[in-house]
Amino acid sequence: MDTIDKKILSLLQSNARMSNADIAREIKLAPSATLSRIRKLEEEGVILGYEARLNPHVLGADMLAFVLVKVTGDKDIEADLAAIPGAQEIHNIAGDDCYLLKIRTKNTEALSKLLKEKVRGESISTKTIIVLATLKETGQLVL
Amino acid sequence: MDTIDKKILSLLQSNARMSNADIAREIKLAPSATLSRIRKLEEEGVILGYEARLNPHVLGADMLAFVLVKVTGDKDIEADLAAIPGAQEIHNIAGDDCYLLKIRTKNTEALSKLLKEKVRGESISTKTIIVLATLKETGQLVL
DNA sequence: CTTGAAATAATCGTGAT
DNA sequence: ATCACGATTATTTCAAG
Repeated sequence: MDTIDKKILSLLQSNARMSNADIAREIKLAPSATLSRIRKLEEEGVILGYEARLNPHVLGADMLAFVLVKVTGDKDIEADLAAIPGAQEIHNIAGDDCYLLKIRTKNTEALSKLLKEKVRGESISTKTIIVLATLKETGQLVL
Repeated sequence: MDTIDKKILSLLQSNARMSNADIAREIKLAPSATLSRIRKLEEEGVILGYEARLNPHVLGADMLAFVLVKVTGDKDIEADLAAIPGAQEIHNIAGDDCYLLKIRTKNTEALSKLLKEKVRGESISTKTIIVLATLKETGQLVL
């Protein structure tokens, strides 16, 4: 993990579809050397994957909510939470509320139904934070 | 936006670096037709971009927190929040707390410093949710 | 790491459905 | 409007130094 690797990661972070040849030109290395560096970063688990970021509103997912879920200590709810359709993130958090979910659905009704069917039964309590507007949303890290 | 477009989006969502030729084979269309569909989806704003997903822990970002920020009605804090290094998401939320931030830092100390310097001065109150472990994290939508 | 070479892919007209 | 075909240029990928 040197400066050149960091530069590669930075480029792929902002445009994952950039060609290997373009990356090679940018970092001033031969395409073959560039490719083997990328392969290595993938194998080492530095690069976890490449995602196209899609517009939720064009694809019928207008609703975004964060849900705090409190569960009893002994219940293993994690697999059930992971199986919720539209759950983009599941975090185990400090404090009273055990889990924080990021969920996208079509509308409030779909969210309500999802929580009723998939979450309430498994938990002591839930607290839902409704997103009105998103100002920034990226998975990029500062390198 | 037909079934073929959805299939393209689905493929690019799970591997943004898949070659146009491979996508073409998968959807049984000529490469040229496939490429023009992708270009169109990009131009229409259905595809917002392509991101490499990196491993935060390998890159010195072990801390993940969600921060609820309450502000006075008339203060325009949005540009300042967007400029916070490590802020991956900024949402305007319903209820008392006006903003929800998703912030990655090196450790608790760096988070503390960031909140003190960049957030506290601009806000009435903040409430920080510390993430202990992440079970799932993706930007993918259900198509 | 670079070079060099072969296979493969991207991209753009053009014409057909 | 969208597709397929064909040609040209560019890229990917490997082996060897």
